[in-house]
Amino acid sequence: MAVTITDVAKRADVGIGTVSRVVNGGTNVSISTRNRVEAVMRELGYHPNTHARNLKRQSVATIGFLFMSGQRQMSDPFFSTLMAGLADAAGEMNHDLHVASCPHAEHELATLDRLIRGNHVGGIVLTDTRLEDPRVGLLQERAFPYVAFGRVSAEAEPNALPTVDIDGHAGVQQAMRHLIAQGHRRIGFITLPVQLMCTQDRLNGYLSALQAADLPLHEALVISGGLSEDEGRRAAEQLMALSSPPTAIVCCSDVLAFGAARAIEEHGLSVGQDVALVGFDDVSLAAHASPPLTTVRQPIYEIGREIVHMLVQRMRGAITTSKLIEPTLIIRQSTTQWKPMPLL
Amino acid sequence: MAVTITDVAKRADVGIGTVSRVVNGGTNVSISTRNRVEAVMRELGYHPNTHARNLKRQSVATIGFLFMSGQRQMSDPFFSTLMAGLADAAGEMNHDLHVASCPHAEHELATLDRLIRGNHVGGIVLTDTRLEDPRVGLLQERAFPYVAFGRVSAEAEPNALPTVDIDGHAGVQQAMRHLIAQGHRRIGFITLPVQLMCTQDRLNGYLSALQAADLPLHEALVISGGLSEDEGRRAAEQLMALSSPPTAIVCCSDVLAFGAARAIEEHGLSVGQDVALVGFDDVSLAAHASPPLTTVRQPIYEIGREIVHMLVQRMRGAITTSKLIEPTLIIRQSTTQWKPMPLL
DNA sequence: ACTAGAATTGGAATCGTTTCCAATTCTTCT
DNA sequence: AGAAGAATTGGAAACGATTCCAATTCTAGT
Repeated sequence: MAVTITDVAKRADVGIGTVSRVVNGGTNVSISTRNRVEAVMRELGYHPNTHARNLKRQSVATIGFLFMSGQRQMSDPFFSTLMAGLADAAGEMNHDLHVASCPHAEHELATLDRLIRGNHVGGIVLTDTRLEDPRVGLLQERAFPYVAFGRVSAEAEPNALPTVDIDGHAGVQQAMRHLIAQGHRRIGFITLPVQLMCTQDRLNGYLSALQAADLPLHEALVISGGLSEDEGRRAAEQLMALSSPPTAIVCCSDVLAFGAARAIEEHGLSVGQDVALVGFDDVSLAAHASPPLTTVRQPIYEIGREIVHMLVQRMRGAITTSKLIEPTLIIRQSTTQWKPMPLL
Repeated sequence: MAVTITDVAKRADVGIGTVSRVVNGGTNVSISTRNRVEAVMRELGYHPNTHARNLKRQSVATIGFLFMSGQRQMSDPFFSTLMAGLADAAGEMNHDLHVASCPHAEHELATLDRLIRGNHVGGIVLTDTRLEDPRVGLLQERAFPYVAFGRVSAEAEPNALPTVDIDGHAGVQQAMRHLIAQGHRRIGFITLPVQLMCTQDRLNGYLSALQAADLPLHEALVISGGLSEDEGRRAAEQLMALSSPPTAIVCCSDVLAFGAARAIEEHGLSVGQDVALVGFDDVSLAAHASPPLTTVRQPIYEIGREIVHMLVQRMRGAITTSKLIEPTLIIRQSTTQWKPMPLL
């Protein structure tokens, strides 16, 4: 049915080895032969059969992306943007992108194992790394190429680890400095799930910003949130219910911030004027919320691309160093219209 | 290195054919042999090599999802939800999900061709079908299994086409009836890009709702929008700038509605009280916007699952009938607090 | 003109399955 | 007990590429 390498060889009156050489870079083939073979390939519409190639080569140009459909709120715009970056870069590098979901966390290792053992993928992209992440453990142990978005528990030389990460510490610090400069003194903090690596990192940013400004840490102002709008809302409600609620809130994601905004308004207060609000991510909706949301921008699409570049290098056996990306604080109206309320 | 079928056969003291039979359903194998082979497989940790299998079988258990990274706003939450549905269902059916992006529309046919010819995938999922969609043309012509989310230009028996679609006509009608019941008479309509099939469908819903209520059609109230918040905002601005602006706006997506909300507020008006607003999709943020957005809910996750089920059937050679899903109007505050403004 | 070495070429062996046919073993019936 | 038929079983051939080695052709140096 389909055109095979033998068809091309016959038609061009050469051996199959020669065709193969032409297909794979054309080394050691005379220029005239190469031209003839290429013409025939075009004429016949030849495409090498991936499976035969993979079987022989014992390798795959496919990148696996482990996607927790249950875990992170599926509709977080963060994800599709990351995916777009991954998919585009993979395509450019002639690699396939294979998305594997695990609806339940307990399947994640089994899914990972299947991907690797069945030779489905030649490298893996991980996100939302956790403390003592078992996935990382498995990949390290098998010495399988992977790149994680988010740092992994540091052993050995942290620089040599295959990670791309945002400097969440610096990002939150920037946000805090901005708020403190506006006169805020009681600043709430809503985290992502505590077991995520990035939560720790961002929390540390919060703590060191307080310290740098000589502000006391009130434990009640730090609420451990989650991934969804609902959790942001619940967390902000908890903050607003305090006897002396914060005048500003920093959230570890935009989605949390959207939820928090809702809670603030339900308390009859105005986001921006009564309570300043900062998100993290800069998803496209942040600029279009009302008021537009001040947020710490991660260049998510570019990060996706960077991850793929790094992973492909690793799949080729190269050594790469970890990357730490500096986020940018995007200041919008949710933090620039604050009017300190008169004490009642 | 890896365990092969021969290793298993040797160890279990049977022929490779027998092992193969055990792996593929265990027909024509005595129960005792099957048990022995299965034990050995577990002991050795045997996983069949996908490439060898695909090569021999001349088929792939992989579903391709063609993803226009440039086209639809990448961060539309719609997408990740759909993907989650696709990925989960594919996993359950032991199929892989392969995401291929085409950053530019002109590459879409080439990408599609590569996927099919290179035997990367055994079936394809399409979204955002257009009038005279060239992708559909290619797939039909090659008789390649595919399922489209959204109807395709009808030829022959529309029922037999491989599509899953939302009844946008009915959805918009519901929204319109709801608005008209609230007393709205001038209702604006913001579309998705005009070449999309669903745009036509939803627009027809708008038109027939007007007709059913004996309301005149004002061309100026129908604005052709796009995919992003920005376009929603621009479209709504255009509506608000009319000499007699609408008192309610129906948008063809939630993302457009979020943009429109912004424009309404920038005009000094309040969403809900001054201008009623309706979206389409019910992305998770819709419930958490302020005010919460009335919207036509598509069960996106379930649709993703349904698409995969249908596609797998088609890949097995079965005939399927197209599915039309009824959307539900979710009424929230963006349409329930309207106070007709006194004429100035 | 001859030869050593380089450049080019052909094709057998191989990757790990599936599948089919022939061979063997087991049942069951007379 | 023997034969016919069914149920199991083994393994060669094939899928379509890559890769290596040996064979051939070319080049240049003497």
